[in-house]
Amino acid sequence: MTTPPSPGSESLRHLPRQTRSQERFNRILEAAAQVFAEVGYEKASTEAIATRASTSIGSLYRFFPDKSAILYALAESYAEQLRKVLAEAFDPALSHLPLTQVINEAVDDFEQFYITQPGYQVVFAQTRLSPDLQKLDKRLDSEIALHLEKFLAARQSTLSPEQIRLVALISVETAGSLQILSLTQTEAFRQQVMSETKTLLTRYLHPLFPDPPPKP
Amino acid sequence: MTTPPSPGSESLRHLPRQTRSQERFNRILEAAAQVFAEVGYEKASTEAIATRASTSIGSLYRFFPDKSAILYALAESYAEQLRKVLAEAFDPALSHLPLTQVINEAVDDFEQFYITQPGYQVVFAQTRLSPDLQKLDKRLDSEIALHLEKFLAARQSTLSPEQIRLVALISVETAGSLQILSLTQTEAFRQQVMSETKTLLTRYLHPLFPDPPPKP
DNA sequence: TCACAAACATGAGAAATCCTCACGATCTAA
DNA sequence: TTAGATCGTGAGGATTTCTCATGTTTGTGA
Repeated sequence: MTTPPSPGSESLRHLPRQTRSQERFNRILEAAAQVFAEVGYEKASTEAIATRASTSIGSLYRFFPDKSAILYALAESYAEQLRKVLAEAFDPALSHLPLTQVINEAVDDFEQFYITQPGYQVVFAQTRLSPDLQKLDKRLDSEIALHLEKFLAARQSTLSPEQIRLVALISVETAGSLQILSLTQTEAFRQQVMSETKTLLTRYLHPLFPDPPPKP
Repeated sequence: MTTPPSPGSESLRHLPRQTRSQERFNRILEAAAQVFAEVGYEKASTEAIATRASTSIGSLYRFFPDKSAILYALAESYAEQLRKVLAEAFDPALSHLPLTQVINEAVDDFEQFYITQPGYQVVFAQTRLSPDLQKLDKRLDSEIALHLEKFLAARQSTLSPEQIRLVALISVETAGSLQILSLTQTEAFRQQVMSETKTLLTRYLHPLFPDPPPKP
């Protein structure tokens, strides 16, 4: 949210150079996250976002070429955070731990991120809005899968690198969709689904990546 | 597509009574499916849909209270078809077959539906557009899960009915999301993902629902 | 067959929304 | 301090969703 605009981004019309407009830019992003979370992407008017950010519609369009670019910038920010969280969870240095334990903790971290970032759900619910957003989402999944891949590769396995890559991608995708499912109902339901997610992933992965023997 | 408007639908402004307007209604739905598939929901203008259906914008709004109601009506039609397909795949009369076989065939049927109905992907990509659509999607998943539930319950298992329900829902959700993943890249990738989906589901379900002994 | 009412079809235009741009304000470097 | 670059503004142009007054078509009872 308070992340400065990433230099390589193609989605911004104009990078703010003065600190004044840097702050304005951040205010717009924060306001957009709020308004999107409150009324959804479709019903969030650019006027409302600008007003919430205490600025004018013209300033908003100074930074963003169109409405969907605001969503994209938000998505980039969330993606970066989530990538960091799961890179730690799948640190290959942890590969001596039991697989179940690592899975459980990764799923918990994932869940925690979803819960603490209310805007994330809205942004990624709109994933299929534009090809750009689709690509961003796909890239995020694939990057998370890459971390899992490296973690899994650090274990002895008969699988080829390509097979490991596929298995990692499937695991990430599955965990993600079950995460979303878990948020649709009551708290009790959520806990059941998360617990079942861990079971499912363990049953899927364990036959392929047996736990290493305890250190001598 | 050629389905008559379901009598219980809340999303229609006006049910057509004369056959003339019945046909017009169907033409609008077909046109909408085409235009949505071509340019996506957002960029599909109601004007373009009406023109494609060889009618006027007024006629369109005679039937549908707003643009999203068209999407909803389409979604209802697809949901009905998909429900039917999977009800057959999980016919409890098949519960004497090996679990793997039934899973494989259900996944194949699911895939076939996705591939043969180009509009389906677009419609359900917009699932989070409105609360109504979200509910419809959730209900569909839950109904498919109910079929699977009945199928699984016909096998001996130590699980409680509630546990079976949860397991069924998780399975359906997982298969659905992996289905979508499978369609994002090449044909070879799709086949790998579908094959892995079957493996994952089998590993998850088999410990809970062992195959029945062969008939004496 | 004809007259009448109910159902239906139409498209101009109201309302809402996205986005532009000309102008004025502010900042920075020399 | 001042010239030039950067920035902020909001009226209004362009587009899209949706309404409704008006005219047309259809079914029915005499």
